Amino acid sequence: MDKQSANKLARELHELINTYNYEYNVLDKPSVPDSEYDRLMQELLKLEEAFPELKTSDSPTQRVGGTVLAAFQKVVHKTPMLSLGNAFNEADLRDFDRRVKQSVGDDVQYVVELKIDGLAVSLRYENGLFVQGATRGDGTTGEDITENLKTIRSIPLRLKKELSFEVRGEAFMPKKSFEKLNELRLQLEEEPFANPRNAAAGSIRQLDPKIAAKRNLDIFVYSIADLGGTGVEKHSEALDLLEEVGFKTNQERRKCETIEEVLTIIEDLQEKRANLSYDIDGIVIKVDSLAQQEELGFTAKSPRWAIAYKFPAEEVMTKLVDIELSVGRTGVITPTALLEPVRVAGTTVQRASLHNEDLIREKDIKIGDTVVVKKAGDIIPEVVNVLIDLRTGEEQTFSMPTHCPACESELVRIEGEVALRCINPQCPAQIKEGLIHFVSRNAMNIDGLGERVVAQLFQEGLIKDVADLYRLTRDQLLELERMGEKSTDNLLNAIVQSKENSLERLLFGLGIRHVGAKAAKTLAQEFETIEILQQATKDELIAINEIGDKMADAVVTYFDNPDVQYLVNELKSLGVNTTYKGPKLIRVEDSDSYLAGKTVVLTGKLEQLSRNEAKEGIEALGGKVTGSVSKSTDLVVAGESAGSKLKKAQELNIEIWDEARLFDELNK
DNA sequence: ACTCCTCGAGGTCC
DNA sequence: CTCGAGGAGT
Repeated sequence: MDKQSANKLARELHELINTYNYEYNVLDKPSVPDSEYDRLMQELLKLEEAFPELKTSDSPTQRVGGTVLAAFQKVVHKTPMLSLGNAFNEADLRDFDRRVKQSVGDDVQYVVELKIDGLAVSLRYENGLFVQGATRGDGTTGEDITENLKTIRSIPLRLKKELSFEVRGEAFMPKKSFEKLNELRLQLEEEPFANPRNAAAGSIRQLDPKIAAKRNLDIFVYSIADLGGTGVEKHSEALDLLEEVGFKTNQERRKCETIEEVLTIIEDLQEKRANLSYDIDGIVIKVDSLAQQEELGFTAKSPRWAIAYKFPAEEVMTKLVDIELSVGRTGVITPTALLEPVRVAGTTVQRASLHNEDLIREKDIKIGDTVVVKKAGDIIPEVVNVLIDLRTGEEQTFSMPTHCPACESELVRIEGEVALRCINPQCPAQIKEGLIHFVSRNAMNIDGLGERVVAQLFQEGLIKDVADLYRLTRDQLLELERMGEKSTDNLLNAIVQSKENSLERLLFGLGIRHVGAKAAKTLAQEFETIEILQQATKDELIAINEIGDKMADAVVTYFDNPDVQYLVNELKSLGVNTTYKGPKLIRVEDSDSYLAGKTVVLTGKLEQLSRNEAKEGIEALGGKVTGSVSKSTDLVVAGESAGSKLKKAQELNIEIWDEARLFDELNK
């Protein structure tokens, strides 16, 4: 066969296979028997073997799973993948409806969809070709799982239109596949998966796509992240378009005119739940009009134009066997219920935090009680209440100890606080937890130094404070259990690397009260070196945005402690970096822009810039962007068809720019 | 009053 | 990863 005819044959095979594949996996209506599909696939494989240049990225043969990866690459999402706010009852949904109408008026349509219980993924297409797929990750950055996603048959490798966009969907494992997989795993004497979601999560994070290919995952695509030039004006139209170009969308979706209608539909769908071939964990309600969506905008973590109605969590009875106490790194004593293991919502539960003494009293929990347990958000175990009628009289009242279970010093309950605390700074439990915190991912991020190893090092007396970490020798580590040459060298390397961390990681790692990752960053940006921060007075600290009285006190007290001063010096002499290395804080006085220190409001539709770009640009020049016009607003940037905000700005006599003027200022 | 942040927690997977 | 309690900030 010559090249030309091979090429032609390959294209014909692509088309046939893709059609059959689409019919089978997306439409669920196969028109040919499986054997015919397999035959064509074999033919194509042979052909590609003979002419390797025919193995293009959109060839159906690419779905069997390609190269094994060493690790997943990070992918930064162009538009962040946010999670949705939750509604647990009718009242929450009515509140949502009220908020929406308050903002955009009474003329609102909703789209109601199933909330599939799987993993959110993002799929990028360029000119109709599937180029990259990623997990949600933390919403901003996910992992590149393109190869694994290609093995999902209902993801089109090539669209019916040459679109370039990013779509979002939920990858999941159908109930049937899940059952089959677990049967197989039992036969192979492997541990079965706890539930379809975990099985799907495990499969999608397989480094070897061949394993993922065997897991029979599926996907429902539910939105377009960047509409680009698609010309779509409604969420429902976006879904139709997705369907039109070859995606699998969920058919259980309805448009609603009123919240009453939404409520009825939710009831209907709830009844259908058991009969579905996949798990759902709720129902999503979205405002249909994209213009209204934009008007509603976002809160810090979720869109204001959508909400997830969560089904009531499954509740199960079990026995509370005992209450365990733990000492946290801040000295807080936390009681935890030890339960007789029970299955709840697909997993086994045997512990549940009881948070504090007040909660134990309030729920009247006694040791030996029969209790009702659920998983909040289907994830976190929680004791709901006690079944008092089932008491035998043998139950024992629990009271919090007066002394620390770890160091025996007297516990205190600070006025106005709920928590019981151990205030002994030498308390070994606190020190150990502090060390674990120091090496953790968001702090100094020392790879290979997990909780277990830290505990061991602490136990052996090899580390007494965080500075000791930097004094560890190779020989010391080699003597530990389960530490070979390789892991020892990796660990030493990680420890050395951590010396280079920017100041905010160190500050966070030190564990100053009330100073978490966010405040640590603010402090690091503001003061730039630990020396300057150590000298800072309470007033200087309070002057900083987002640092208040309590935090200022905590910082001053912390650095006043001679032990801390000694520790900081030790760290410095061991070569640990104590300066801020991140992007420079834009000081109002350092920016010569007109926008420096100005409070700016954006309104109307911007053409050249996205809202985010405009915001970032203004902030980079030392300005602040807020949402609504008030007398503290300095400047309003009005785009196309600006409405009430522009009017208000005119009334208040506030300076108004058009987009072009802003654009010039940003590009100066 | 409201929203954001800190802190602690449990279970499962790689 | 996700949740919930409670504290802190505005």
